[in-house]
Amino acid sequence: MKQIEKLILADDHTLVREGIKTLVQAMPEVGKIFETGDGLDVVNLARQLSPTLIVLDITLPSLNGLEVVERVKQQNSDIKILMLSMHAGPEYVARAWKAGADGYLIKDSAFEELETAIKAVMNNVRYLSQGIDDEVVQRFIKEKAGLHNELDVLTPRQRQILQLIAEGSSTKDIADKLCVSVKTVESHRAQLMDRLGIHDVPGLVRFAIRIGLIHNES
Amino acid sequence: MKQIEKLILADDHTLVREGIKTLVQAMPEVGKIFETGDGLDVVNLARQLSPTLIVLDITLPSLNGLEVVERVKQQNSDIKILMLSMHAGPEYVARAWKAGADGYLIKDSAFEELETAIKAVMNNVRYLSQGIDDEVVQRFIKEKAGLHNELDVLTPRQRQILQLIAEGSSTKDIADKLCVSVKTVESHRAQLMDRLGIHDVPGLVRFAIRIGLIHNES
DNA sequence: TCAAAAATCAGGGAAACCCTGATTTAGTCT
DNA sequence: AGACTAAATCAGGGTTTCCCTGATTTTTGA
Repeated sequence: MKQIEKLILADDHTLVREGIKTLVQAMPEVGKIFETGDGLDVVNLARQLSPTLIVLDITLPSLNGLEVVERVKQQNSDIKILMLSMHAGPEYVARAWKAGADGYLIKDSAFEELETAIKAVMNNVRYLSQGIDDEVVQRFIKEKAGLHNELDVLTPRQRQILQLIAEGSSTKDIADKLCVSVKTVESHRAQLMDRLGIHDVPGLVRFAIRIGLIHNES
Repeated sequence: MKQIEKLILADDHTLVREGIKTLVQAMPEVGKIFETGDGLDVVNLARQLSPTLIVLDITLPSLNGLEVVERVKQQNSDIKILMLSMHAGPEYVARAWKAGADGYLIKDSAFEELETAIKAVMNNVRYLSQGIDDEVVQRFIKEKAGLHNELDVLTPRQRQILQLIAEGSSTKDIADKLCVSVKTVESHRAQLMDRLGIHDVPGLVRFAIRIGLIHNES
């Protein structure tokens, strides 16, 4: 495989970063490793060093990982970028994809997968972490092209029903409220779950809170 | 230093866990390392192995790290426990302290600090991560000694089942995981819903997020 | 205008939900 | 020690939701 002369490793948790560093160091292809826990630093380092590959956590201080990707790729699109994230949801994957990432790996993965992902990315093959439904993501990307709200994958009706579910309404309540049959509501629910790649009600609630569809005072 | 014959390493993200594992392996005092990403597994492993030390992430599926500490310490208080967390807030530290943890380390720390923390804990010295104001924590513990957490209306079992529900486990999944009948789980759910005055699953999820039983950050 | 997407609905089996119970164990109070 | 209380376990049985595979009508976009 192509040699990775310079690699930037970015993760805001030092301990986690050092851990992954030792894992990566075990790969013979990898040369120098530069590390940081700050988003802006990554952009600056990338400009100065022109690294071969960047392994990048999504959650970063100063500048979000997704924005880091955009800037780095704009400066030098030859730099390969492998995203690292805790989240497997299509909304995150799609955003990373759209920002220009070459690979997306969830932190649940094993070291072997990290190795595989790096090799894939270095060979110009986009890598998607195991356990992520590619079709859902693709549809997400397609429908969302140019849009900023993750809710835009849903139809207005689906959005409305998602909100009612998350607010605690039962299927029957929703049916009554919208003056449609229970079956219709069930159909919408199944449909929107599919599109979001979330297949349980608690997951829907967490999603709705995360994107601000419903509120959760604390 | 005393030899650490058996060490259990618990973190829900495999990649992070493997990374920290290689770091810990570099310490000559450390012998066998067992790892898992599930809270209940830690409790079971601890009972069967009687490890010298457990390095434990707070955020764990199935059973919260804090409750893991309580159970493990109850079974065998000789087992040292070093908590690992992303949060430096006194509320987290105080809860860990109260649960019986021997050390508290934030993931921002460097490897040297992990080493220092492990050594301190093994010498019966409580270790607190750098950057945490011990006085604030002490005052927190003192003032909130009664810790009128809203969770206190629930029994441990109910708390655990609430967490599993909020994480998205179905009733059957929970029953299997806890080795009880579906009916028992239903009974607990009804009971805890009654006590919280929340009568739908979405409401439980919102509650769990609000009080920090589960996490939902982006 | 024509095809795709959205919105509506059905049947049927499995699972979850919700009520009213019961039993066993463990801790508390007097 | 006996009585009381809380916790954890489970059952029966009726209602509702869940999930699958469908279908029809309306709307919309190219």
